[in-house]
Amino acid sequence: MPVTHQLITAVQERVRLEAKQRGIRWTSQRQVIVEQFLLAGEHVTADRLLERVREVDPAIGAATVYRTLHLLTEIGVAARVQLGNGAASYEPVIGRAHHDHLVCVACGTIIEFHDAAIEQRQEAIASAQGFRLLHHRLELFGLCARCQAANATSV
Amino acid sequence: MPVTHQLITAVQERVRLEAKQRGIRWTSQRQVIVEQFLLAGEHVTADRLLERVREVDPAIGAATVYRTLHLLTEIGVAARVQLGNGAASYEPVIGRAHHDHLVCVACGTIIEFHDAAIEQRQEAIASAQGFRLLHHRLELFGLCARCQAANATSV
DNA sequence: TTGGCTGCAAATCTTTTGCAGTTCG
DNA sequence: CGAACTGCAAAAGATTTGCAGCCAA
Repeated sequence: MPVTHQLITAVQERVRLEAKQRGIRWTSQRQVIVEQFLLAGEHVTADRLLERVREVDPAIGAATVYRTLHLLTEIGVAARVQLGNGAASYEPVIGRAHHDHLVCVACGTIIEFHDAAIEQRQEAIASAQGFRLLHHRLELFGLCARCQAANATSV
Repeated sequence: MPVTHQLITAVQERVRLEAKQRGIRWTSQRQVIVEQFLLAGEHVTADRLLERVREVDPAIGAATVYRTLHLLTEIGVAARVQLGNGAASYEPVIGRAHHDHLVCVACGTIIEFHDAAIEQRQEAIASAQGFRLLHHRLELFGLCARCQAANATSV
């Protein structure tokens, strides 16, 4: 599911408007960061995004990338996900349905999925406890078919 | 579900045996750390555990707590969970069924739950992708009843 | 003009690691 | 005795923050 140029333009416009409403400024750095963030694919770390951003404008600093990612997260355009124990990843929320992750612990492959039945149970569990559910995080860890095979051979 | 003294003794014995099998030594520091870990309740950060441990033996260092937590995790007595964005928490796995977390984003209350239907769907999703499921992480974030009420009043 | 933004560097925070001395087995 | 362990302090990795200058509105 590649992100189209048209979609990027639309999202940038949305972010810009949202920003204006909040008295937040639109700078050339943010333009670049948002663009590269949307182009980067499913999951980017702040570090990886900084690399991409610097290919366009080498003067942009890490702090600005972090600050912009926070901004995008607040606005609801990005979501922070903690896969593994290292740096957090960010993913675009725009134009994409909510999904969870199935991660291969051996090769790192990430498959996204969505399951209505699970979502439904989650709502049920939350309301049974009197909670209003805001969001959730579900990650499944295992071995993909390829790594199972590789492991069976080598061990 | 408070942890009984008897259970603690049993777990420590198990850890000690497991350690012996691997040529890992049993030291007075580990004795204290495991004991305090089991007494600490559902979720402890390394930092909080260090505090508790130092009430018993002030000479114990942070590195030793981290190293022991890794050890317990490897042996399968502890599990590391990342709730929120700060320090990771550890929880005892012994004598306790697997569970997931329902977290109030306002007051931090954590409710544990287990749902067979969700677990079943997870297995189904994994095998549909050819994965062998090893473990998972599910966290629901929302507002508890109390905080919903408080919020409604104040806003 | 001016308050928000930027880059840089320093500061935080959490966790890991190198090392010299200590201790379990 | 020797390998594994310990505390300390320094290192490392990720993210945040203070500050002086910059710039969008």
